Amino acid sequence: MTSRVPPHPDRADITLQGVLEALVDPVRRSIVAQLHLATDPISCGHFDIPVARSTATHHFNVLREAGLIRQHYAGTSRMNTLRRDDIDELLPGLLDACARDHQAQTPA
Amino acid sequence: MTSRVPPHPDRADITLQGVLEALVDPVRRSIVAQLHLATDPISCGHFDIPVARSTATHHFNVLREAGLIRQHYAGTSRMNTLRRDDIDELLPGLLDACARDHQAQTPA
DNA sequence: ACAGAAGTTTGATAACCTTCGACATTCGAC
DNA sequence: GTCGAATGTCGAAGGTTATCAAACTTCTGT
Repeated sequence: MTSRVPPHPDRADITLQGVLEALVDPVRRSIVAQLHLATDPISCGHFDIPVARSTATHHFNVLREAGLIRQHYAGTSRMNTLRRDDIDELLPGLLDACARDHQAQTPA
Repeated sequence: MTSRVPPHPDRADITLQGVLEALVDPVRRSIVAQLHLATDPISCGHFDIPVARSTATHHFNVLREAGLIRQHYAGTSRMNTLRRDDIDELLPGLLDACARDHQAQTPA
C-alpha cells in the first residue's frame, strides 16, 4: 500500500500557538519558505537544510502536527505540500513574510 | 529625570526570527494583543498576565528588544506602546491574528 | 526625609527543544 | 526475496528559556 497516512489536524484544530512554535525554528521556517516558493510537492530528502536525516524527520513531524504541511507517501518518499489556504485563514501574510525573509538570508 | 530610556532596535534591525521568538510565548502574545486592542499606552503593571513582576519585566524586555513595543518612563511607571508600523511592515496581519486569538481564548 | 508604589536585578530551578548517531523499517526494482 | 534508497524510532547530550522569591533601586507624595 502506498498510503501510510500520518495524522493531520483539521483546519479548526490549527492553533496560532502551534503555528508559531513550528515557525520559530529557522530550519522549519526554511522548509516552509522553500515549499511556498515552489509549485510542486517536495520530498523530505530534497530540501536544502543543514541537519541530519533524523532531525529532519522531527521537523517535518512538527510542521505536519502544527497544520502547516500535508504529507503523503509516494513509494519510499514522503511528499510535502503547504496547507496554504488553512495558513492564510489563520494568519494572512505569514507565508510571504517567511519566503521574503528566507530569500533575504539566502545569498543568491 | 523622567527619562531613563532603555535601548530600542531600529526598524531595520527587527528580524522575523526575533519577532517570532518573542511571540511564541503566550504571555508575551497576550501583552501584544492587549496593546493592540487598546488605544492608549499601558503601564507594565496594568496588564492582565499571570506571572510574577520579575517575570513580567523579563517579558517586556524581550518584547522591546525584539522591536515589538516601545517603552518610556512616566514617573515610576513604565509605559508601553506597540510599534504597529514596524510590525505591519515586517508581517502584516500579525497583530490582528494575535488579537483575534487572544479574544477567542479570553471568555467574555 | 520617609513611606509606599512600580520596576529591576540576581541567582536558582525546572522544563523543553534541537541535535545527533545507531539501529530498525518500508517500498520499488531486479 | 534481496538490495538499496528514503525515512522512522530511540535514547542521550547540550543549550536555551520561563519562572519564582528576595533584596535593591527609583520616583512621587506628604
